[in-house]
Amino acid sequence: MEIIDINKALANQTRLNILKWLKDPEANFRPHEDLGHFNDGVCVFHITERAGLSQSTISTYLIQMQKASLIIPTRHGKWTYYKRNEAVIAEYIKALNNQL
Amino acid sequence: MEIIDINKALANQTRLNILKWLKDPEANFRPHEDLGHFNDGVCVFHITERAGLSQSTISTYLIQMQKASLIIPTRHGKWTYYKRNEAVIAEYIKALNNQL
DNA sequence: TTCTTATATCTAGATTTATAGATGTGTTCT
DNA sequence: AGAACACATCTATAAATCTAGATATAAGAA
Repeated sequence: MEIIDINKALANQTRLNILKWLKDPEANFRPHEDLGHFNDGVCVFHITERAGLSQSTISTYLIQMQKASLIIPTRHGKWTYYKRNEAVIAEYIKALNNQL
Repeated sequence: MEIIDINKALANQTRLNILKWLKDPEANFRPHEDLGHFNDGVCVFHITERAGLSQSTISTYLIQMQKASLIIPTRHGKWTYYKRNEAVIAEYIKALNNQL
């Protein structure tokens, strides 16, 4: 876990929002039509829709967040779902508690 | 307290180090010749020395961290001392615990 | 007052980030 | 196979950040 990479990822309002939204998909996104659940997170299309930025920007953001280990992608056919990496997020907060 | 501003301030290894160093000035800096204590933190010169970057860069960093409310400056004659703003740092960690 | 010292601010070039349009890749549908 | 779809990647531009040298400011020293 690279604290600096995580801090960079969270130094942007949209990316911070995405991480928060993914905490409660039911409250923040409309249901997935094909899948009917959020077990693997939320698909890029819905996140793009919610954030109000272009598809390429959101895709870039999500990949950056994934490289920082904050989220985990799962491919289902033509959709990619992203969910929170709770273990790393907890580790990150713990590290801040100890080191900061 | 602006979380994004704090995250930006902490998205740089040197600035993160400075905040950590200020947690234990005795361990991380040589004594202040004139003052003999670290009650108001550490002077810019010593921080510059420790960080190994230019004076103007460190001054800029410190002011950025101060604008994010992470540190507090105190002027004593021609020296400026910076100390941690423990209240804001605690508030920040608490906010991450609750919101992240 | 002049010189030195500590820090802040200004200026500038190199690098990184923000953001979107265009294009590529893999998947599904017909 | 061909069209449509979801997403990733490429390209490009504007804005922000990194960093240092030069300069300004303010305080102490001579």
